[in-house]
Amino acid sequence: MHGELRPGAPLTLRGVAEQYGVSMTPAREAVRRLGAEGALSLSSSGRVSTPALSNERIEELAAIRALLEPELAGRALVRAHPALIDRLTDVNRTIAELVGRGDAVGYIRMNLEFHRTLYLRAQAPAMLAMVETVWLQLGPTMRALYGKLRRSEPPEHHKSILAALRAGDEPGLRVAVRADVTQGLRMLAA
Amino acid sequence: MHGELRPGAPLTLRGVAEQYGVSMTPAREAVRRLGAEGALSLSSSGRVSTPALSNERIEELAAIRALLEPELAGRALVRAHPALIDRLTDVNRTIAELVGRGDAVGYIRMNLEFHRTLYLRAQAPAMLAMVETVWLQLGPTMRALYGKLRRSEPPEHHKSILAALRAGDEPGLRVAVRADVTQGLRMLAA
DNA sequence: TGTTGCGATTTGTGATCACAGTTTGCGCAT
DNA sequence: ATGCGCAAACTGTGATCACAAATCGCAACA
Repeated sequence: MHGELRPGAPLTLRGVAEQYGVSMTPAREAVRRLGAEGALSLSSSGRVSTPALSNERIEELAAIRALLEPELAGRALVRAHPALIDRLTDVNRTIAELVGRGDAVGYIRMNLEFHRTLYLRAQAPAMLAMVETVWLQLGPTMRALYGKLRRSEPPEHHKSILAALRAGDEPGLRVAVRADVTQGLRMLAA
Repeated sequence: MHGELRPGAPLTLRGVAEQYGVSMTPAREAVRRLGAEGALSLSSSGRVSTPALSNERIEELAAIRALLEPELAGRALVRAHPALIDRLTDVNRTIAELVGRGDAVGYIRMNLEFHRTLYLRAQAPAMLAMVETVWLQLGPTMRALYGKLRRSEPPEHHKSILAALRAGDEPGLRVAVRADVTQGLRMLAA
C-alpha cells in the first residue's frame, strides 16, 4: 500500500516465509489473501508478483476512488468534530514536510493517513475496507509515479477539504475530495 | 453468492475439505481467501462462518452497489449492441419464470446474471470484481430476505433498464439501475 | 550472433501431523 | 431447576515433506 515494492516485483512463498521467519504455510495464506484482494497478482502458474497496472486499470481504480471517497467524506462530515479537523490539519502539515524532504514513501503513507482519518468518522467499515483495497492495488504504481514526478508542492486539494469541513459544506467537500483523488490520474496522463 | 448458505452458518476447515474431497490445506486457502473478500467472516479465534449482516452493514453494502453499478451500466451503455439487449431480455424472461415458481436461489442467481451480463460490457474488470465482492457478502442475507418475502412479481426495474438501454438513454439507465439496486434495501426496512 | 534444446534448479501444490486453544457436553452440587 | 466445573472432542495453526510443473541457464547448433 505504501509503495515499498515496485510494480511487477516478483515474490516467492519461500522468500516471504524466510523474510518473516515463518514456514511456507502462513506465507502462502498471506499471499493468497492479498491476491484475493487484488493487492498481489497471481499468474496462472501460481507465480506471485506485485501488480503492474495498465493505464486502463489505473483509470478504473481512480474512478472507483472518485465514486466511493466523496461518499465516505460526506458521511464523515456530519459526524466530524473540531478535534478531527485539528488532527487532519496536523497530518497535512506533516505531508508538506515530507514533500519538501522528497520522501515519497512517507508522503504516500501520510496522504493515505489523511484520507483514512477522515473516512474513519464515516462509520462505514465495509466502504472503507473497499477503498483500502483499491489503495492496496495502487500502492506500487503510485510510488513509481510519485517518485518519477518529483513533486515539490504539497497537495492543494487538502486545503479545500479542510475548508469545506470547517464550513460544514458537504457539496464542496465532495467536490474537493473528488478533485484530490482525480489529481493522481492526471499525473498518469502526463 | 447465491444464498445457498444461511447467514451465520458455521463452517469448519475439515468439513469443507471432506465435502470437496481435498485435504485441509486447499480448504484453508479457499476459506481464508473468501474471508479476505468479506464473503466469510472469521472470528477472532479463527472460527469460520457465513456473515450475519447488521442492518447498518446491509445499508452500507447497498450504498456501494448504488454507487458502482450505475457507473458500470453507464460504461456498458456506449458499448452495448442489440445482441446484448436480446440476451438480457431472455434472462429477464427466465427471472419472471423463476419468480412464478418461487425458486429463491434460482431467482437470485439469474438476477445477478442479468446484472453481470450487462456490466461485462463495461470493460471494467476491477470495478466488476468489486461489485461481485459485495454480492458475495450479501448472498446469504439476500436469500434469507427473499425467502421470507415470498415475492410474486418479477423485478419491475429491469424493464426500465432494458428500455433505457434500447433508447441509449444514459441518465435514465443510471437511475433505473440505482432504483433496482436500492429496492433490495427497502425490503429490509419492511 | 541468435536460437533451440535440455538438464538443473526453483517454485507452487497438496497431504499429513503435532499441538494449543476453544468449544461443547455431561455430571455434580446448590 | 439452575449454575458451575471439568474432561473430552473439536478446530485452527504452523511445520514439514514429496511431487509435479515451470523456469532458468548454459551449451550446442544454424
